[in-house]
Amino acid sequence: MAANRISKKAIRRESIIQAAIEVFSKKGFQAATISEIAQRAGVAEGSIYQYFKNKEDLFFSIPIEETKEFRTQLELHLEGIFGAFNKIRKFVWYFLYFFKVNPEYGRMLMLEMRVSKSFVKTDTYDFLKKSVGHVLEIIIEGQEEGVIRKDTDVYILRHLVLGILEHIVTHWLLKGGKYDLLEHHQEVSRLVVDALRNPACLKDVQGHVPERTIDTDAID
Amino acid sequence: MAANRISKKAIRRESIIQAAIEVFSKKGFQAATISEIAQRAGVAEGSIYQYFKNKEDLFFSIPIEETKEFRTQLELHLEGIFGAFNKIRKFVWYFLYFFKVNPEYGRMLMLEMRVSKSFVKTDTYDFLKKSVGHVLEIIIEGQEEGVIRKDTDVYILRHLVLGILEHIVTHWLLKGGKYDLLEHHQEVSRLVVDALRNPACLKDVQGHVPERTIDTDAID
DNA sequence: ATCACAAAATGAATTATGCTCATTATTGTT
DNA sequence: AACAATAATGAGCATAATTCATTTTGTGAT
Repeated sequence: MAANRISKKAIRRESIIQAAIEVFSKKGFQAATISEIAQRAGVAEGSIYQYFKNKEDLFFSIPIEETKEFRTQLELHLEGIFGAFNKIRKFVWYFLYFFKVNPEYGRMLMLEMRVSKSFVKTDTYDFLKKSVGHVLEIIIEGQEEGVIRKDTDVYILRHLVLGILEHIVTHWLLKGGKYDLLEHHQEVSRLVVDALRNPACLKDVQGHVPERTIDTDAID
Repeated sequence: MAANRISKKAIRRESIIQAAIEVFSKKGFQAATISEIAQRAGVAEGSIYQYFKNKEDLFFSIPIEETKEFRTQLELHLEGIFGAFNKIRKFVWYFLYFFKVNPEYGRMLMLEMRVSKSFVKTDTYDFLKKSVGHVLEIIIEGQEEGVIRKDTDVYILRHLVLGILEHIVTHWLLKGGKYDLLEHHQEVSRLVVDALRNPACLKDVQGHVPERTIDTDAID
């Protein structure tokens, strides 16, 4: 049967990826060797090149499954939540939760891939961007609801949300995961929501534009 | 004279670093070769190892000077500015301006070094952290002034400021510097300042806590 | 100026590792 | 069983970082 062949191939490929995850996440891209990955996977060095173009291709193939997982779980977690801000809060929580639970994946993705010019050209990156880019839709939804500010470019709002989250996760990873990543998630949510909030909402409720500057806070 | 010797060494070291900047920023860490760096610097391959422990050590030695420049210029730009928010605005502008003017440095620092576990152990990283960490002082100053919120951990506030800025710069670098990095600096400043602003300030001015939620924005 | 010594520079040799490819083994089909 | 197609193998190649024995250069004393 041809199907048998195919599934055997798939299994072998999977075992190489598993070995690669172990070795790459322990040693990093540079220090990891094909030889060690092959050994762990129980295949010859040469065999790896039957499944992957080269070392980088193997490395970049790792996140696909986990990224799919990130996306489907995220959608599940957002299911049944109404209101842009409630979704943002959940997104913040889920983002931190996901990396708390998958730190090796985080290490590879945040510290090595996200930042590589060749990774950016990858299909995986596209997929990842779409998954994480879900915030953009939430932001636009919030603008339509009228709760999220329209005076700022949506992409900048997205930079704010992803920027603070990625910075927090990166910092946590570089510190070797010493503290609880979810520790401050409520503070982070509140901060992000406050930042995105349409200042005009305050006006509407109170009937006038709130005074927002004090002495030392004039631009010139 | 021994002094003569020493300065000659320093000059040679400098010329190696200059060559390294050219080659690393053109090719990235991985693809750059010691051989090419040596050629450009006009020294033998072996000589490089008289000045630097290895390729990575050479790479990490690059940012020291430029980071010093970042720091002294930043202090100059902040000179004479009063009020935490005005300082934050200037910081936002300067951060973006610096990387707009030094994109090769940005590429190496943001995309290759910042993210390396071994770089984090470096003296250069300490120095860099202190320079950028200047925001922390500004944030604390703002809290003492009463304009910056005290309900959120200062480190999270710093994550917000550095997170959005680094995210913007990283995005810009990965897009190959196609657009003007300073384009949205005012929007970014406003957003950041609004996020940091003490919500109680609004209360003080208006005599009551502003109603900040509408139907769809309840937590439960 | 010459010599002795130390410091620095050199590049050929070593080593490590990603990757290729000719060969061998396995699987599926008739 | 014979054949063909597909997959696995690992020795060998190429590249590039690093080492080290040797040579060159600089310094101070005679």
